[in-house]
Amino acid sequence: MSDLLERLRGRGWRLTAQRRVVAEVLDGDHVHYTADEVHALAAGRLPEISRATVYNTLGELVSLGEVIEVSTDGRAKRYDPNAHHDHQHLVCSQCGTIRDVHVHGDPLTALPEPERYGFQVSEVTVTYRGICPNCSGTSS
Amino acid sequence: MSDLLERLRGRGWRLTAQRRVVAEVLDGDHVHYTADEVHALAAGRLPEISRATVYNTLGELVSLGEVIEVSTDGRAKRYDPNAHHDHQHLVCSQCGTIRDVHVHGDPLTALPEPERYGFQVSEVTVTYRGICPNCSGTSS
DNA sequence: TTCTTGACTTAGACATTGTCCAATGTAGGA
DNA sequence: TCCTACATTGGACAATGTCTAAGTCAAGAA
Repeated sequence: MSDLLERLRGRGWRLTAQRRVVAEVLDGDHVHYTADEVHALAAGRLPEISRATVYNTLGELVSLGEVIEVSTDGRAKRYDPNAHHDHQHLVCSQCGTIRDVHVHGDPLTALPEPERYGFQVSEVTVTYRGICPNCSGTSS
Repeated sequence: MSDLLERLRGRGWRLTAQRRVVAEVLDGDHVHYTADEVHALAAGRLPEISRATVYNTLGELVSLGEVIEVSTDGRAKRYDPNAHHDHQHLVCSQCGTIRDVHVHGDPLTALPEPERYGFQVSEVTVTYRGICPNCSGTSS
């Protein structure tokens, strides 16, 4: 993740202990933490870090395009550091587990011109839902 | 909308003034109100209706499959009565306007088998984002 | 029609998630 | 090392949604 920190510093990002810890927490391939989870994990390494700072830092990472904001359930947003590989999400309707998935083709092309109503369409998010193997096995 | 009310009564839904008003507010083709908006509009006709009842009723309509819950922005959920026609959403990133749109093909088929990781995938939501004609004209 | 009863509604407390602000601290350049 | 603009903090506040206990009422029964 020092890649990320280097890149950010190059963009004039001031590097503080708090920001470093947040970036470290978000290091990983299939990470989808809520802000609260990030705060708890960050506080494990830097106990005095405040919620406001975590929210600020996450917001900046999103603006900088280093992290994607995902809201799959209308509850807390989740933060996905896998921003440099185009992907979609597969969510378990029962336990909420999230997986990154890759689809055939570009979903943008599936929206016909007349269905764009003059919008400059620039982005598309696709969320698949279903029951994960874990939940379908242990039928509650 | 008496269609809807009839259908619901047929399913043993107890019909009250409050539920009737909520259903009436949701009548329409391109309606995407938040719970609060539904409450405000319903209160216009039935001033003493409570927030809790609106939330309860919306939740029931969703369970019954008569209304779809849409969360496009991580803020308040919106309620879309257009549940019997498969469609997706096109959202203005600036003003938040929502349009119902129809895509080519079934987005479910774009997810290859090996990318399903054993999930029983049953649902997919696609959200397009861009700038609407209104917002791109009046560049702020 | 009137009665009865279980389901519905209400008000407001509470929970969760996120935002804002004034005071304080500090990274990094000079 | 010193400065200063930017970052952090804690706590109040805001927005959205959930829960509960007590009162109310729709709809079937008689």
